[in-house]
Amino acid sequence: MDGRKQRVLELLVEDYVNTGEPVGSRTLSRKYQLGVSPATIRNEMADLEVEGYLEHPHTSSGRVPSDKGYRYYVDQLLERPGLDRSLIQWIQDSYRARVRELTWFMHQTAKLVSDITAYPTLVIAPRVSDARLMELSLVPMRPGLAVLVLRMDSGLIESQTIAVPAELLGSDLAAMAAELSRGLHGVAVRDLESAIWRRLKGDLMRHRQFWEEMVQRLIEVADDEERVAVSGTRNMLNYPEFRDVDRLARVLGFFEKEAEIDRLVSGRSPVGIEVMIGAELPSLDIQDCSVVTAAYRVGRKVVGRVLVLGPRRMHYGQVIAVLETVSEELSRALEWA
Amino acid sequence: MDGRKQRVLELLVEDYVNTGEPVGSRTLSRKYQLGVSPATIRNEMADLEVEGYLEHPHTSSGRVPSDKGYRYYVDQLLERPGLDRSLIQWIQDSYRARVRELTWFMHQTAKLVSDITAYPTLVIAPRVSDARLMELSLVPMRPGLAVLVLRMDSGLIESQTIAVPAELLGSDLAAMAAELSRGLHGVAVRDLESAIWRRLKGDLMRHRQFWEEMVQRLIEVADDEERVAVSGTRNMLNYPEFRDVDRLARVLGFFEKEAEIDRLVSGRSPVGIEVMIGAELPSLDIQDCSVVTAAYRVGRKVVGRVLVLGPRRMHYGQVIAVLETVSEELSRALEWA
DNA sequence: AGTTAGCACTCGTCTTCTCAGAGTGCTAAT
DNA sequence: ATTAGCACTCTGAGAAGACGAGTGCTAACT
Repeated sequence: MDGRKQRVLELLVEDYVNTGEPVGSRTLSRKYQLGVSPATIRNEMADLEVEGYLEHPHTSSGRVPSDKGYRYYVDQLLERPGLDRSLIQWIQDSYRARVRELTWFMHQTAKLVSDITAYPTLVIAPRVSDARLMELSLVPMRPGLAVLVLRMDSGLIESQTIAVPAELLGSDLAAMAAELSRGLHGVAVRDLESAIWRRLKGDLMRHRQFWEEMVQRLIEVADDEERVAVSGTRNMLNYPEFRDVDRLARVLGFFEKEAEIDRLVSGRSPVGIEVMIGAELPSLDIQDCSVVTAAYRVGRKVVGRVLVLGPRRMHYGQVIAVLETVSEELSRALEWA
Repeated sequence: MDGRKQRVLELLVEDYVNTGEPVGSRTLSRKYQLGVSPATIRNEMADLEVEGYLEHPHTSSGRVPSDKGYRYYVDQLLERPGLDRSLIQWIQDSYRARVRELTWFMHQTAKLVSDITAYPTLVIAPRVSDARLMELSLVPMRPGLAVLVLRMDSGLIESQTIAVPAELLGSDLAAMAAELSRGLHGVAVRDLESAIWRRLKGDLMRHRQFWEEMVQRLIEVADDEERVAVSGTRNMLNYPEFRDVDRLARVLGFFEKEAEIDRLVSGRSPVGIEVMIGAELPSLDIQDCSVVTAAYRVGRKVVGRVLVLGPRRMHYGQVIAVLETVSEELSRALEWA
């Protein structure tokens, strides 16, 4: 593709991203002083259409980028702007000096990204069941109640309240927890259930009902509950192409279908930023959207993803820049958590 | 108001709630076999309009209930249906035998109610700052990191990870926590900050930075973060009166304005169910909606509210019945938590 | 060979107009 | 007090037409 054609495609994508209106040859030549006449632009556009980069909503209207057009733009033409200093600062500040629970980080990140980009944002949690248990504690609260605290190899911590036999003293609990912790060290969370039953012997056996309760709690931890934090869905209303209520409903419905979301993130490249455009997306509900996703890590291991969803005419450059910074800062913050 | 007039109002409200279409005299008399002619109904309807119970979208269309009409219906005419046995069972099951964190209960409740009623539902969290501290523990995780667990007088438990001086051993932490716990027993959460500084003396003084960290964490707990759980906002799309995107945006915007939500719940009667209709609502964003709210308790004390929002033509009877059961079961579950 | 002016043509959008239908309010009869 | 009858009002759907943005093609120009 020669230079001028690229330039036409680039300007057309950018104009369409900004205005949402199909772009005509006259607009393009006048607005951006291309130095050639509309007729020339028209010829270029006709070529680009034949090659599949542009589309015609109907015979007599301007052109709109096709999926292939956006793809070419993102892969070849997009210049990645650096993020504004003050914005980077803001992102760093919103994580700094905070030692918090995982869910806090997820919600915080979703809110942060959707506030900055004005697109709906999802944050996918680490699959706890993949992690290995490092340590298990029982903190007595009052007779019959304790807090179960688990530390994983990824550094994440989960805590849950748990009912315990009322007759057990704090020291009993501590002893049980210590023994259990030794026994289960390094076991994958998803295998904890069977591992517990295997290790129950002698004295421990007595509190069978407690162990069932314990297993129940562990299963719930492994169940990966609350795996998605969503924020800014309302932003979808800002885009004229989603003023159609049915289309809107389809997209909003997507946010509530965990299975679809899973399908979307599974099989992504393990690191870095990835862009999916329109029909490239596996879910039918959002075929008229685009998604930019970034992985985040705990230590060296990728554990989850941040996911920005918008209309296909998304501000790819800005979103990519924000996600690069945010995923980096989030990974850093989690390392310290 | 005589019996027949009441009957007309009742049927009109119910028909409008079900169909969403303004109700004409003919429809009413034919559909419900009132035994009088449409003309008679017309007279009754004209009277009801003069008295302010009905409204006329325009000269030649059926009538629609006014706020006053709905109010009369809810206060005088509504018969409260018992909830279906199996539904009650379902509600109970979804709380049963679960010992969980407060936020879990909130999200669970919001989801449950919005699933059953098909209206958006908010659950307002207890104001933690009102509670008094009963007990404070520090659970060592690894060098430099611990989990801070607080138990309140309401029975609620909050836990947060916290950075600690790396040189402190587990036993040091336990001792500090024990001393602190004794000293702060019964102090209101909002006063914890000043109380801590007052009590710092002697040995404890050494780890000043740690105490600042600790105070920071406690402030965050008292900050009442994540005070609202929302679910089912998408249901608003089902109602034709909200197919208008601007109106929809206004309502969805409401869910993100904590201040507005606060204004709505503050000053509610401390117990029981309350219904607010249209212009009775303090927030302009939702003047074309109605809200039904129910208080829930921990022990004897009202700590939060469940809030169902819908179009003014809401199924008041069903929503009230569901909220009665849910708030009761939620209170019971929290007592055990 | 690439570029451009000119021009007929297409097609969606906006406006206006008409018309059917639902529902009312009033009057007079029961 | 109730009801039948009827003229009247207003909305919403649909048709017709004007408008305008934008195209594609041809022929002339550099």
